[in-house]
Amino acid sequence: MAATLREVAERAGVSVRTVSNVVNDFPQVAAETRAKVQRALDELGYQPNAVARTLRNGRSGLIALVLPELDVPYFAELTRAVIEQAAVAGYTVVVDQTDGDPVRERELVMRGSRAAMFDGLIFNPLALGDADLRNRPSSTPVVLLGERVVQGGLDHIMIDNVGAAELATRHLIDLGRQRIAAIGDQFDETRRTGQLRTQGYRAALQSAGREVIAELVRPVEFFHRADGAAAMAELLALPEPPDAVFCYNDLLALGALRTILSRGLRVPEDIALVGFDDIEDGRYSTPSLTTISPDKNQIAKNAVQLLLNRLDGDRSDPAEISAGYTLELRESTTGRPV
Amino acid sequence: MAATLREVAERAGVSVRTVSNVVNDFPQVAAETRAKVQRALDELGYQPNAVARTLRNGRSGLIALVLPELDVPYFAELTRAVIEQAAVAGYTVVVDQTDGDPVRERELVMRGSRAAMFDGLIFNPLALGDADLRNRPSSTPVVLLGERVVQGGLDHIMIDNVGAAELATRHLIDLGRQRIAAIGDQFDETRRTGQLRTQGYRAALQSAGREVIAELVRPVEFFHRADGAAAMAELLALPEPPDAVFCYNDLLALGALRTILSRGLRVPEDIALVGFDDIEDGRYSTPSLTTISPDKNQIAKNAVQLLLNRLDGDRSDPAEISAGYTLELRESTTGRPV
DNA sequence: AGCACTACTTGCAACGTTGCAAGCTCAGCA
DNA sequence: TGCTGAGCTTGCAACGTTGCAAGTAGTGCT
Repeated sequence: MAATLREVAERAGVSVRTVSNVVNDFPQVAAETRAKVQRALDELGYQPNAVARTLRNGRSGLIALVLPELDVPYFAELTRAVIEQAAVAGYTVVVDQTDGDPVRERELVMRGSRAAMFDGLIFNPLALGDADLRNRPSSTPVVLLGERVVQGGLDHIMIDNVGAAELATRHLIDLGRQRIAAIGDQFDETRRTGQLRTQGYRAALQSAGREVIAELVRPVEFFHRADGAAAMAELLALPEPPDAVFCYNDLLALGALRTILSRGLRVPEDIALVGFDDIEDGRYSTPSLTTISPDKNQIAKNAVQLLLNRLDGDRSDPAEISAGYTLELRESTTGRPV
Repeated sequence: MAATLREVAERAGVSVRTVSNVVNDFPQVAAETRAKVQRALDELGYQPNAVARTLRNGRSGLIALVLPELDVPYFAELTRAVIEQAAVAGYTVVVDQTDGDPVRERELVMRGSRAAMFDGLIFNPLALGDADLRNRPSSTPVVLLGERVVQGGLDHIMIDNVGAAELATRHLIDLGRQRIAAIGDQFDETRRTGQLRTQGYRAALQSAGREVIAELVRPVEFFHRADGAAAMAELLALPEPPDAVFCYNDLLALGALRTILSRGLRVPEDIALVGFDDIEDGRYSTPSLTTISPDKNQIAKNAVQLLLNRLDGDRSDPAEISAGYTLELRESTTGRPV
């Protein structure tokens, strides 16, 4: 097993170089020689050694997608889009999950040790920030996703969180809701998403002449269903519960929905809900979830394109791309179809 | 950037070998030399070249997890478990998505081209079967997951699909349901999961003295929410709709649930539902989903352990491990807590 | 017959790393 | 002074591949 060029060459009675020429389909090989070598290749079940090729050629054909959590549907769906885009260009994508652990992020992205097996990285950081990324010793090109980093000197794709959150909140205002809550605020400096969406939430309320009521803005540790369910329970325990909630992602909204329904309340009649991410779960929940839908395909396409440009030697200034989004109206705010 | 040992050696005025000794913390280096070299390392921002190391050492420290679909929550959750297990042993896991495409599966698993970058593979095949896998030319160890392959001559971890499906169906029988349907049957030879679960479904009905009604066993193309929703619509359109449905995975069940609720029917009062996989979505749906819960941690642990054994040179006969499962009772069959 | 040219094949070196064994320097001791 | 050995450093070779340039043989032309 794991025959090498040399072993094949010995068996076929030709030089290593000639075997390589056959393997790589070089035209300058006599038909007879080619047949002889091919037979030896088949007999030994030769498979080229990818590591040696990579060392020699400087290209592995592998791109790593480094994400916080794969079991968060948004990331799983984004992954699909990235894989499709990269396949078009002949690249294989492998995914790595960091859990936002700074140690793992650093190991994968900063130290060449593991990262250098890949031609490039698409990285959604949670722990690492501007400072870390600026003095990255490795020269493997990186494209950043998400809002964690503001000024990293690297290509960067994000969405306008403030604007999107404002749009979601304004939708609830337009529905005539009076006490609009928010679930997903975050204080930790490594979690900027929550802060930005709170900004948008406040902006929408203020520009509608509404007051921002502190107790209606609930912080969470993670953007998971359990956090949404817990935060919603707190909101329902208030003397004056909300009649609408903007959840900073769909998982929070699905958790909140579960809590609301389990109390016998109705959505949207008693409480309207808006989520963020447009994951598939939200289209099949009952009621289905009104949500901000980021253009995942655009994000993936841009990320892969920027990375490929860098691999082709593009030395231009880092790009900063803001991907599009729309508000998808569904039953959790519009009510069930009759 | 991307300084090499040689460049560091020149700068420090020592040999390449000495720099390597410093980098690898060999004891036999004079303190003064070490300091000098360290300075050069820092100044040049040296990072070891992982590809060259792998070529030299024959180990990359990377394991590939090759799965059909990452945006199927079961796989995403399994991935988390595998990553955790592998991390214990110092291995990094990268995930690759095949979509069950035979070309991609072959490229990743059969041809060494891409696979050989990894020390081992954990592979859940859809397209490749026994015949393909038996004459795999690559010598990278592989552990198989799932039911696609029966006799591949490779380590293999599965669950007892027939028994689990029987348990799920019997639960519905025990609830006194009269017309128990099944969603998820499959005919394609590459999709054995559906066939096995149908076997279990039939076995349960027969051992309870029930007839198997053909029109109540609905086939699907994929195990996705949309397929479940469509199949449920067909069932509801029957002259005598079912009063219980065993869905072959939770996504199908969630799709079916959506259809049922959208018709104004109640779960479980009108129709009881059982799923399979125990994904997080099913715990937060309303009603929450009774489901077969495969022991994902056991699957992951065994898979990683078997693979590591092979990497350590274990040459024993391929293992065939059946992972455990339980039936998780939730609201979709037991009703809401009052 | 001699030469040029085509058609094919080959050896060398290098990608960046590390195991091995040999090398050097110097202190300590007889 | 010469020898031993400890302490440290080094050169060589190899992992498996491919670019480069040079090599060989054979054909056709003059």
